[in-house]
Amino acid sequence: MPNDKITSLDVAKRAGVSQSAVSRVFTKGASASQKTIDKVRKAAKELGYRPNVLARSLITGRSRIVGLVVAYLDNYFYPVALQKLSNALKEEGYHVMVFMASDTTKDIERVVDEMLDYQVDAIVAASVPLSSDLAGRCRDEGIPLVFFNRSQDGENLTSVTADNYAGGKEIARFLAAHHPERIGYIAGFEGASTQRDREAGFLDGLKAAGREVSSRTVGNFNAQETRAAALAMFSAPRHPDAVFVANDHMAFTVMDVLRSDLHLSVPGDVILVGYDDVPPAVWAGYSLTTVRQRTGRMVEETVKVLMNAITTGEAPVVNLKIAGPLIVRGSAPAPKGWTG
Amino acid sequence: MPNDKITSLDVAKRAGVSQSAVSRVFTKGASASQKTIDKVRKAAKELGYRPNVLARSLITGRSRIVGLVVAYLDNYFYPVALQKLSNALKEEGYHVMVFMASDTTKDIERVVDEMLDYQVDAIVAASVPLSSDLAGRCRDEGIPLVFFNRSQDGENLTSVTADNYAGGKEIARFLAAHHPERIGYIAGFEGASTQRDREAGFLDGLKAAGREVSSRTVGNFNAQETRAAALAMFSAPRHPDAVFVANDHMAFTVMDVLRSDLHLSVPGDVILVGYDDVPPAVWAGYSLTTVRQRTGRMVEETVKVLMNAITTGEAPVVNLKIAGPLIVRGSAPAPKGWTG
DNA sequence: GTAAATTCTGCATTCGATTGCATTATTCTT
DNA sequence: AAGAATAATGCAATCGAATGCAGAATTTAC
Repeated sequence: MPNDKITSLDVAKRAGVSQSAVSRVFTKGASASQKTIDKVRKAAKELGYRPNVLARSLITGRSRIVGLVVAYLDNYFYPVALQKLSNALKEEGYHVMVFMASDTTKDIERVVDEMLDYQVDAIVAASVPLSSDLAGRCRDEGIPLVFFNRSQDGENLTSVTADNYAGGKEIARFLAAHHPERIGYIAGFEGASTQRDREAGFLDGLKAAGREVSSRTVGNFNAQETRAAALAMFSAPRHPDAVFVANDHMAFTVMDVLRSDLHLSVPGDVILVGYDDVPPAVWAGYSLTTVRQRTGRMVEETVKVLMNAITTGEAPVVNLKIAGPLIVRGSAPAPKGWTG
Repeated sequence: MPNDKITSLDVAKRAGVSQSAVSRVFTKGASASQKTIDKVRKAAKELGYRPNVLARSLITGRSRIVGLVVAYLDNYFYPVALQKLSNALKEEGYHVMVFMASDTTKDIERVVDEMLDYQVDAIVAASVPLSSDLAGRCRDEGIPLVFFNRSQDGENLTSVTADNYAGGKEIARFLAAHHPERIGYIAGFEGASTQRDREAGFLDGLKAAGREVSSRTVGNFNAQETRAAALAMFSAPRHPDAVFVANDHMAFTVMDVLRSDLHLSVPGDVILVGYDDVPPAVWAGYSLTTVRQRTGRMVEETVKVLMNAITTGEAPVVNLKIAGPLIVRGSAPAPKGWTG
C-alpha cells in the first residue's frame, strides 16, 4: 500500500526538474543552483527519498563496503576491534560486512570470492592468512588489503599490528627484574606472526638480561591445548615461577589451571604475564599483568591506510607496528625498583 | 595491467553466446542447455568471471544483505551471536553488514536510514530499541525486522529471545532450595525486556516458594553501576546470602566486588547466579552458575523467520522464546536433593 | 551594456546484470 | 515422419543512479 521505492525520478517529477538534477543534489562534488537544491531537498523529504547505494555503486564502481574476514570472535580482542572499526569507517561513509572464515585455505578462498562478488572496496583480514595467490587476486582487482593483528612476513603485504617484538622484550625485562628461579613460556599457534614476534622479543629480552627460558610448551591460542600445556609445564617438580603466556585468553586458562587444578598461587608461587589487555584482564578475578594492544590506534591506522589506498588508487605496502604499554596488575606485581 | 572487471558480456563473447545466456547459466531457476552451460562455465573459469552481486541486486531487488544493529559488542553474548548469525546466513547466501548504534533515538534513526540505503533485505536488532515509527518504516518498505534477545512488548513486533521469565523462575526455585536467609536481586537496565522478564519470573518463582526479595539494587547492565549496586547491597550488615544478578557480565563484576572488595566468599558466604552462560562463565576463576541462552537455537530461529519473510513476502509477527537450562557451577552449587 | 567566462541544466548513455517476449531448436507423440 | 509441445536462445527493456556533453542561464569584467 505505501510508498513503493521512491526513485530519483519520482523526486525529479515532484520538484519539476530533471533526474540528473536530483542526482547532482545528492552527489557531492556536483554542482547545482541553490534554488534547485532547495526544491529537490524539499521534494525528497516529502517523499522520503534516499539514494540507492547499490545503484550508485554500480556506476561509480565504489560500494563503500569493507569486507572484514575473521576466523573467530571468541577472543575478546576481535569484537572490540570490530566495534571500533565499524565506528571509524562509519565516519568515512563506509560499512563493514563480516565474513567468517575457518582456517582452511579452501574456505578462505571461498570467502575472498564472496567478498569480490559484493565488490567490496577494501579487505581487512584479522588474523586470517590469505595465500599470496589470493592476496594477488585482490591486488589485481585493485582492492586494498590490510592484515590486521597479524602479518605475513616475506610477502610484502600491508599490515597493522602491535609491536609484538617490543612487547615481548619488555615482558622479559619485567620478569627478569623479579629474579625468578625459572622462566617459562607458553606459545600460541606457531604459524602466527604475533606468536613468533612475541616469543622472539621475549627471548631476546631474556638474553639481554642474562636469562633464558627453562621450559616451553604450546597452547596454540585455544583453551584446550593451553590447559594441557599448562598442566605439562607446572606438574613438573621444578616448574617455572615466572611465565609469559602468548595471549590473554590463554593466560586466563593458565591461571585457572594453576589456581584450581594445581593449587598454586598467582602471583605467590608463580607470576604470570599475558598479552593483549582484553577486557577481562582487568576483572579482579584475574587482574592480569599484560601488554596492551592499542586497538583504537591500530584501527585508526588501518582506516587511514585503507582510505588512502581507495582514494588515491595507489597502495604502498606498509607494515605498521603500534607499541603498547605494559600494564602491571595483580598476576605479576611490579618488582622492586621497577620504573615503567 | 590485468583483467579490468570481467563482465558477463566478456564471457558471452568468449563462449560465443549471448549475454543473456551467460546470465541464465549463473541464475538459478533459469534454463539453459547443457552445451551452453558447459561453454559458459568454461569461458567464465578461464576469465575468472563471477557475477556482480550489486548489479544483480539492482534488478532483482534483493541485496542478500542482512543488517545487524548492535549497541555494543563488549558483552560476550553479542560476538558469539554475531558469529553464529553470520555463519547461518552464509548457508542461505546472505551476508551480515554490521551497524553499530549508540542508544540514542537519533543515532538509531540514522542507522536505520543507512541500512535502507544499502537496500538490506532484512534487519536484526540485537538489544536495540527501534521506535515504532522506525519499525513502521521497515514494514512499509517491506523489510522484515527481528528483535534479537530483546522484545518490544505491546508493539506487535517479531522477536526471538530466551525464555527469560522461565529462566528467572527456575533460578528462584534453585535459590529457594538453598533456604538462604536473605535473597537479593541486582537488576539490569529497567527499560530492557530481558531485565523485566527475568525479574518477573524470579519474583514469581520466589513467591511460589514462599519467599521474597529482601534487597534489590540496579546495575544497568554496565560494570560501573553494577559495582556500586553490589557495594550498596553487600555493605549492609544483614546482606543477602543468595543473589541473582540479571546477566553474567554483571555477575562477574558482583563476584569481584564480593571477593576482592568485601572479602566475602562465593559460594561460602553468598551464593550467586547469573544469566546468559557467556564463555567466561565456565572459566574456573568465576565458575558461574547461570541459565544458558541457547544462542545457536536463537540464531537458527531468527534465520528461519527472516528467510520465510523474505521468500514469501509475508511476515507474520511471532515472539519466540527459547528456553535454556540452568547450568550449575561453583558460584552456587546444587542444593541437597536438587534435581535439574 | 555587451562580450566573455562561468555555472546550471537536461538529454542520453552507462554501470552489469535479469527477464518478458518472440523466435528458433529440440524432443515427444502417435 | 509430420505436427504438437517443450526447451533454449537472443533481443531489447529495465533496475536506479551518475556523468559527459552541449546548450541555456547567470555572473563577471570592462
